[in-house]
Amino acid sequence: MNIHDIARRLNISIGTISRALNDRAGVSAKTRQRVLDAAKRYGYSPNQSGRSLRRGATGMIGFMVIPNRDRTTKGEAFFMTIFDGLQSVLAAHGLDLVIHYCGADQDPETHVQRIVERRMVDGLIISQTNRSDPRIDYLIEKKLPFIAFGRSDTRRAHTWTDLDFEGVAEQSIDLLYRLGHRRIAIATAANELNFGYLYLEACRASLARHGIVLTDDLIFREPLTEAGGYSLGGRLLALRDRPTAVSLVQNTLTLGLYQRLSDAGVVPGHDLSIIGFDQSPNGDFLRPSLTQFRLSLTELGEWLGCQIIALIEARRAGRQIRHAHKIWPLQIEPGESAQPPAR
Amino acid sequence: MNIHDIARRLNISIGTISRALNDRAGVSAKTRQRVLDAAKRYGYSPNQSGRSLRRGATGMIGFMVIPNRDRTTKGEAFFMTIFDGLQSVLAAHGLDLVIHYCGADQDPETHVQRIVERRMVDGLIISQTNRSDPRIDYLIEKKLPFIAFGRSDTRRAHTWTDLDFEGVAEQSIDLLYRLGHRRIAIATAANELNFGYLYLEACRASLARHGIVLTDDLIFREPLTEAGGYSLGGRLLALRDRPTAVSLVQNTLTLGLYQRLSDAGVVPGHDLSIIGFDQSPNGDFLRPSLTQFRLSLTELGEWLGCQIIALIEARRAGRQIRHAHKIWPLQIEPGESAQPPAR
DNA sequence: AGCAGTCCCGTAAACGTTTACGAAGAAGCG
DNA sequence: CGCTTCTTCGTAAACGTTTACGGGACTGCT
Repeated sequence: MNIHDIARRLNISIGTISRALNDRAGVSAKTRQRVLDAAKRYGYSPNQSGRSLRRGATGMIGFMVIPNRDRTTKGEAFFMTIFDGLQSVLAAHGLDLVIHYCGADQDPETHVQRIVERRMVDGLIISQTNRSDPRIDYLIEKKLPFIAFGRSDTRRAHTWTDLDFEGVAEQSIDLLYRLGHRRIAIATAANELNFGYLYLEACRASLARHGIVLTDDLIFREPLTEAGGYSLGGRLLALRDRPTAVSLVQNTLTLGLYQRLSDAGVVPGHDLSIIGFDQSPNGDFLRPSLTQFRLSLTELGEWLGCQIIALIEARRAGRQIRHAHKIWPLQIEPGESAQPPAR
Repeated sequence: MNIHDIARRLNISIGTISRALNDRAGVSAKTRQRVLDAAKRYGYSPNQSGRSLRRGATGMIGFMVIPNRDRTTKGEAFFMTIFDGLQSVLAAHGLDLVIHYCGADQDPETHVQRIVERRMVDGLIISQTNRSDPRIDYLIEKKLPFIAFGRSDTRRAHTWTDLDFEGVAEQSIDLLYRLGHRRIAIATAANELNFGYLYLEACRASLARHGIVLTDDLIFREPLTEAGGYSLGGRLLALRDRPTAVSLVQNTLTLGLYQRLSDAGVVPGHDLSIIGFDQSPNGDFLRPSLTQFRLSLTELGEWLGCQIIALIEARRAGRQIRHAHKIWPLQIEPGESAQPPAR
């Protein structure tokens, strides 16, 4: 069932059919209605390949997700909530959201190349940026409208957004310092991941402002999983000069960390203060409750949607594009896990 | 840069270019190499829309994900691990995996209609099936190769796979009975979700085999989230004739449940036995450790990939298709949360 | 009546592929 | 050398749309 079939059935030309279905001028209200009725009756809807070919646009926006080595990209609620915000904006513009899952054995760069070369999407959002991320240069080169969710060290102009890792680091360190902590451990991500680097360096800077030098023995990098948190706990406990507090770059670590401490009879907030990062359901259901940060991910998703649409519109109109950069502030939510040090 | 540009540059016809790139017969090794070199040099790769239009196939396989009301579809590791297995099989066949995220405000059925009507995928996998799921009838009607991940009450032939909810229910109940429990609560999912129904009825049957009648006051339906688990804990504690054990349909409930019990000074395994369901990272990091089930999700993903490819091949070859049905057994992993009842 | 302007609508040319068909040349054979 | 067979390649017709263009039928005006 294609446009010709409908045209034949209605004794109307295919041009008119197309105009009617696409809300274009030059077709009377009566025939438009006839076309719409017929389309519904015969279950016709335009073939996307034909339409894409002619229009030079697929109507799809990609979101590329990379699992880390440990298969847990982040708390699932994290991306899901972003998708919700993004999806609603895109749908309002007749665009579809498709998520490109980059297999664990696949190279992210070749994966993005494949997406671009096959012209599968009109716009792309990449996440989990590395400190040096060739995907960004590639996408700039190929002139595909895209947004990087996460910063990188490239100097070339592009749209990006990111969480305020520096702000979180500063608030965390300041709070811990105010509470009286002087020996503070930092649990961050692999250095090649941009946010791990940012977080660590911001912590270092904040500590320095208080006259504290962050030594390497207080820097921990574990897989961002429950198991990583468990291992982190063990390593913290094993230190001969044990820190009185630890600041986490991601909440996936918390559950394992709590349990490792519990195994050793160490109470969070009492014997060791803990500050988490992004809110996750976990934080609300740990005892003692976790001091962490809150953020509107739906809003972030909506922002992504608006920006990618703006980029595409600008491209089509041939306008010069203004690349937006937005950093999302996070608000601290005090819990019981951050207390003055014991003694 | 399209096929004509390459043809002009090489002084070769477009037909030959196409044949060379698609590994078809009728082109000499020398010219094939020239074409491949040129394609690489000029960064050419065939336009997917044109190719899809001509071939009548998009080369993409869809996986439809529905968030539940609470935005947490399942443990994220759950789907991610499935995607890994699925993706690797598809990639080996030159197919792409795209995930269709159905927004929280979108109706799953209209979403699937949109996917089908726009001919966006050659095959589709739907998950989170309802007991009565119109998507299945629709997909059968539209003759799109698809697999339902989850059973439903339709009697029409189609390929599906599911976890062995009955087996898990039986093993759980049997274990609890053997341990001495007689008053056992069941935490299941909304009845419209097929697995919630299956699990509940299998528990009921297993209990009946031991001469126990499952009464309504011991059936709990909470949102499958940490918050739901917390609420479940409260409701269990409030019962005047408190059960000695509870069996959970999904592990997302565990964290909240543990904390609610902890708040009340109730110890899992001692005052209340708990059996979880699918393994999740959580289970390994709860104290007391959770008795739960294990399953190879990568394998499940690979199975999905092989089956959907088989369906598509059969369709193309015009062969009659044999619809596979596979139920995945889960192996119990004893933890400390299931013990003989106190007294 | 003649003419300009408006409103609908049909025609046909793209968009970038793949592939059936046929032709040209080479190779093999008597 | 003539014939057949095989290999290699070019030509052109699809695939299903969208849209620029032009033409007919009206309307309104002089």
